[in-house]
Amino acid sequence: MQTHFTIDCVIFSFDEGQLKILLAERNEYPYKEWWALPGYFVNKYEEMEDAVARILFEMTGLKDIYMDQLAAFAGVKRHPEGRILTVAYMALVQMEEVKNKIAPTSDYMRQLKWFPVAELPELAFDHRDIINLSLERLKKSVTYSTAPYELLPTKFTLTQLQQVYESILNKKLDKRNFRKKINNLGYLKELNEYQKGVSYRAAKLYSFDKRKFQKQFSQD
Amino acid sequence: MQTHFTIDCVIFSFDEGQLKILLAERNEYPYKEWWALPGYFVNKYEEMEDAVARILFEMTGLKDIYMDQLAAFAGVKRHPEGRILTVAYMALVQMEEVKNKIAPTSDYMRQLKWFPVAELPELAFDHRDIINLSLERLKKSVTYSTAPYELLPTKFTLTQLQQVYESILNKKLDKRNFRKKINNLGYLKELNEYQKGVSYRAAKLYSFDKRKFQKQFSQD
DNA sequence: TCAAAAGTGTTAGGTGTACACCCATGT
DNA sequence: ACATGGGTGTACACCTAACACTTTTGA
Repeated sequence: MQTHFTIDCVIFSFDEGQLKILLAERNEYPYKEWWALPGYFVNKYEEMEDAVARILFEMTGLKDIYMDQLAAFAGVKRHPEGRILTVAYMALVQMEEVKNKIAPTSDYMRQLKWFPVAELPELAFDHRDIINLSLERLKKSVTYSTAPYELLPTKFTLTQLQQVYESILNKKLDKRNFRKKINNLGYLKELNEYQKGVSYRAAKLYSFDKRKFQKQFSQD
Repeated sequence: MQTHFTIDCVIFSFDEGQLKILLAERNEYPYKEWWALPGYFVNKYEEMEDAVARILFEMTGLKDIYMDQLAAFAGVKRHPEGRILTVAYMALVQMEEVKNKIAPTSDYMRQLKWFPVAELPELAFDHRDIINLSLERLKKSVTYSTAPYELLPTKFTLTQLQQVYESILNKKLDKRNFRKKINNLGYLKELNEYQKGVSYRAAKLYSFDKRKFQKQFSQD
């Protein structure tokens, strides 16, 4: 038996203290003018990961993006025209790098827009389920993956990092406890640089040492 | 674009103190006479989960089995005849219930056999990758899923439970620490029954209270 | 001088880990 | 009586969670 085969991407970013997801307004039936996850058919001789990278590049202008397979969704009734199997991925991008690079339109979508996760519109197909799963996955992985640092610029403040944690975990964290924990991680580098352009005391900047991170997690 | 679409199952059980996987010897090309994960094509109007349940029933004679989607594998080169997308599932069964129910043969497989995870033969396709992923997943979920109890009979000793943990985590655990932790779980019920037919002091039997378990994990 | 966010320690309770011996049972 | 696994406690290190004030800076 054969099935149509697409990939869909939950593209996360962090901006204005909020976790956001990039959605596309469809320009095709079914669900014309509905918001949906960016995604498209996989080409015959194309690897899934390459299809995801291709679509991410079309959407954001970025290459070498962090991506992770979520699950396959293949409900017989998820598409009115019959089964279309989709493999969902989540991707994490830095908002600074993406801004003004978002591809505006194409024949099959009218516009792309970032939505805070708390303010998502109604979505086409089962895309809401896919997003819910991705949020779960992100939560579980926040402490033992590079996810927070994929969402942040290379130099960031501890407050920004805390906001990323808070927006992913969807709860407030205690500042002192957070900083104590962060200090014990061993893979953050305290820089001798400070925030600029703020009208209050400038915060120290930190960077993420991916090599040290991987060393720690390769022992288990 | 369309693709062939199958499901494959990593079926785990626990027996003789070891974690085991059910494998099928193929009777078809490619990989004829190789060991492979049980799996087959999904029918046109069949939900994936139903296909998994169907195949599990054919293989083990059991219904209502614990199953969990692992991931989609869709490499262009994974099958010599072109892309066949497979969605891998893991399933957990109790060996006692399965014994003597295993379907012996069919036109596409010669035999089914349980292999300890430490003694797996060379496998067809990318099935070794699928198993490796399932082992990882099982490890991660052992403390916060019902997995250990799916593998055990309804009444079990703490030593059996510890062996399940050890075989999943692939390391020895300290008996006293393990029992202390288990005592704090809150969803195990100490029965007033004891092991029978052993030539040494009989161990107390315990059972798993699924309702209490779910209550605990629904608060997060 | 004010507004805004940066930065900083201590305590108490709970959890993880290391470690060795006696007990009950069937043969 | 012996072989086999069942069952038990303590001490230390570490992590978690609760909690409030002073400092720095730019406007």
